[in-house]
Amino acid sequence: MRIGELAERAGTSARTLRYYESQGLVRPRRSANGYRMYDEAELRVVHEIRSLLAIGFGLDDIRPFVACLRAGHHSGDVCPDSVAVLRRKLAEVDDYLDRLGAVRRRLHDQLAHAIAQREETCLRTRRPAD
Amino acid sequence: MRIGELAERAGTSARTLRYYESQGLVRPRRSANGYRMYDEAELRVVHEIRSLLAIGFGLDDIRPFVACLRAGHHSGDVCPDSVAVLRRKLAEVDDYLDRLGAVRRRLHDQLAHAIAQREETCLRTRRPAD
DNA sequence: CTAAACCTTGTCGCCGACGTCAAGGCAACC
DNA sequence: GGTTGCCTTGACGTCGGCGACAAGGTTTAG
Repeated sequence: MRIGELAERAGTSARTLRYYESQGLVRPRRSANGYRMYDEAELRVVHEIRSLLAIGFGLDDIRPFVACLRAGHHSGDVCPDSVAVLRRKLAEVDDYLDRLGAVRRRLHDQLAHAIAQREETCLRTRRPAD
Repeated sequence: MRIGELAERAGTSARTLRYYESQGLVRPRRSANGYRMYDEAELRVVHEIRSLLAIGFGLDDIRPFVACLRAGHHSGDVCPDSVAVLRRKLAEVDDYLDRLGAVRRRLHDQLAHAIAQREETCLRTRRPAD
């Protein structure tokens, strides 16, 4: 299939597919007139890329998964390099969850404090000489 | 004080302070020779900015807090606009925590699956005709 | 006098995953 | 043969919070 069809079937754009190619992630054949030609396997590769991008991976992190698929494995995550990336990403996510949790607590406290202050000000305003 | 001293006291750079000024967050007076002159109140403003940036706010989100401080409040978060931003950010963080938690579960499952697959492959390799 | 250490404005660079033209070639249909 | 719609490469724009550099003015110390 040509780039337009692949883009539509993968739910993305032709520009995006050319970008993936420039990053070495997708490798289409070329037809006689220079058009990029993709097979079904490339569709699966693009799906893998999109799926991993969606959960916060960068293209560099995704490279091992694509290589794993291209090596003939039915899943992109069974190869050692992919597993290593998964472990690292899990650790990163855990770390980020911790920090985001701390941010949440701080936001919550700050909000509670601000509202308490506003109520106090309101009381003083309503009874200035209480 | 001049920009260099403020930068050092606020733990940042002169470039950063000029950038905040270009975004309308800091407003120094100018001395006769054109140098930016800051007072203590501006140091507190910069501290507020840095503190909020550190927990993931953008400069646009921070603007109401600075305005609140500049309006004479002892804390930047007691004004209605600031409270509104705090509420919105808390909601955003909660949302992000949810999605990140989902990502974590997915990563965890994917990792468990990949390892299970590898062990299975390993067993088949050690006992090809079992 | 000069060097050092400040300051000024202006401009370009960075990161990452693309969007968005521009200018042209190729294919198919009426 | 003209129009439409696909495709090609190339290059610049986006977002945010600055870093880094250039080319110059100011002030202070020796």
